[in-house]
Amino acid sequence: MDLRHLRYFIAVAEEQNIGRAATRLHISQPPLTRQIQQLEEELGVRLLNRTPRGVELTQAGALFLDEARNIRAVVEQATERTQRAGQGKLGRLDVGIFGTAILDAIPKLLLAFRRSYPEVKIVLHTMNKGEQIEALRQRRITVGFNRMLAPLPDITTRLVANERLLLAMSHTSPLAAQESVPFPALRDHPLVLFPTGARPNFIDKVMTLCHEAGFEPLVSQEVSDAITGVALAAGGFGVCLVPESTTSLALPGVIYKPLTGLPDHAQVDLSCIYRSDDQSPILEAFLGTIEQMRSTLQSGAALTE
Amino acid sequence: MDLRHLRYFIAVAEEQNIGRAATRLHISQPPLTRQIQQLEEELGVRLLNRTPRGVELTQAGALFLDEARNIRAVVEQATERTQRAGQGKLGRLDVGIFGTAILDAIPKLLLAFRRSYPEVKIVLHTMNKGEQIEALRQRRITVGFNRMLAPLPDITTRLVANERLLLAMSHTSPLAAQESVPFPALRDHPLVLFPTGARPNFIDKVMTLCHEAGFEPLVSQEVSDAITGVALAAGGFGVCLVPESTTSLALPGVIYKPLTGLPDHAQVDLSCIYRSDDQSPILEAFLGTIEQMRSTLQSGAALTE
DNA sequence: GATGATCATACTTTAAAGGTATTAATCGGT
DNA sequence: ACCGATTAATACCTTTAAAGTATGATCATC
Repeated sequence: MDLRHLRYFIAVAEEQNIGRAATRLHISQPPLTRQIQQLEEELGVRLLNRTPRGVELTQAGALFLDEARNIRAVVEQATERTQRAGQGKLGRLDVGIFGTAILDAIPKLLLAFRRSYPEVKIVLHTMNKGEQIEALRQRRITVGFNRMLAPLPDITTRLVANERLLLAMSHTSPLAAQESVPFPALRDHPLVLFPTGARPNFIDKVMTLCHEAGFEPLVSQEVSDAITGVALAAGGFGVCLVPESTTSLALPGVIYKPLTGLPDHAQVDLSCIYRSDDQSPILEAFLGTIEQMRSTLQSGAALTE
Repeated sequence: MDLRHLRYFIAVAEEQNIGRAATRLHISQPPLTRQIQQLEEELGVRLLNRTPRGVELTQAGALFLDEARNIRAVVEQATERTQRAGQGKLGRLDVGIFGTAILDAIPKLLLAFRRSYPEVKIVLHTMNKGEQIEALRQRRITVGFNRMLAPLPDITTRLVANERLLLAMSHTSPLAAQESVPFPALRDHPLVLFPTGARPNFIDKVMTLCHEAGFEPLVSQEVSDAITGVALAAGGFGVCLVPESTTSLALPGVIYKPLTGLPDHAQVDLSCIYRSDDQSPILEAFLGTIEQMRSTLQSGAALTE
């Protein structure tokens, strides 16, 4: 049996007349007669009673007509859904994010994407840099978000946002009186550094900046993540360099100050990563959304709302 | 798109390999490749990613696989239901019955049919003889039940049961003392006759029997149906000839007596009628059930349970 | 870099759907 | 009661499309 048989049978049943149905189907009458006979033979069921002025459905034929219309509808819906999936409008997007950096830019981006593609289910997975790479390769996620990524041949990196560095400290810190802090002034202050994850990491970056400014930092403590770092800074362990978006973390007793005298490359990136050979339309759609959000997500803008 | 495309796609998706799927489908690999390409082209959607060691589903492909399996199941179910309908096992049987004669034999028959064909919905329509003929011609019913039918060219009649005649009377009637009543004795007793419907009817039959026995009956009253006739007999209007199954009507004060001295053709028939050109499998099935019940439904047996 | 596996392409064969002409059956109208 | 119109069925031919065979292109693995 074939969808053609169903289409033909529906026409015949609706016209109650094989000749008219043939006209409607843009074929001639004899092949239609044969197709219907074939259908009946294959089912082993008499679907039509032939009369001198047309045909009429048997009881089985009437039931089959219902079934045929239902099948037609199911097929149409399947086609339509598949096409939407093929256009990236329907499906699922697994996103790898890392704990504390998922502030500001990423929610904005995901919200914009969800507005444009409401039928794509976004599934978030919290994982660190190495886990994201691994998950991308195993197709467990389609995109990841991270900072300071070393280039890899099979993973494409795309900058989403750049953020300035700020200094987090306790409100009792001697630096708290100033409106802004010149970077070289940090030479005399113990630093809380994070994260202690896979290299290259933010600690490496801070160390490099200090060396470029001509001093060896006083390392008070190295911790695993931003929350811990800011918490220790608030507790007076030292000052802590953080990306601007971290200011969303309003821990009690902590204040943030801008830094002066930093080079341009002192900004810290937030990047999106995905498999270089991934051609899925949902990824295309997501990258398109990033492109549209480009200006909104760049440095500074991240704090405007 | 074609059911073949779906079958092929399911095989390819399950094997993750076009060559193996082709083997499973008993075709060679190139036409399978082409059919899949055709399917993708028609949908406008990439369903598979080709790799050097086979194929893997895209997200749209995975969705389409689900849809395809669903369509396959729907088609299978439609086929199966249609076939059952074609065998008379699924569907509906509209039956015309007439009020008071629907005693004993017809319920037994319908119960037996329902046991054999539980998925056929039996719909009962109460209508008299003329209405049944009309309804048969208009296909509003498939079978009717009635008595004393004149033969018609487009309607086939089939005897279902024969019943003896009994005499209904008040327990105060002078005939009530006897164990049985010789038919000619009715010459001296007023008769209640029924029904006053389309000819030929039961009244005609009783008149004929009386004439054959050599007397003109004393007609006390003609009424429209058996219940009324038996009720009048119970009230002393006279005696009333009834088919044996009417004894199911146990009205207060009424007693039934057998008759002697009646010819064989004095039995009254219960017949099933249907359109002579009706070939519906459900009708076939119903007639088959009547055939099986033949012995059970014949005269006498109607009162044994 | 050779080998084996896999999908894609080119070309031929085969099967099946579609077309034309005609027949058979039935109904309505004269 | 016959004739024409209408309808489905059949016979035969044409065209389309699916399946087969042979071969090429690509990539992973040893």
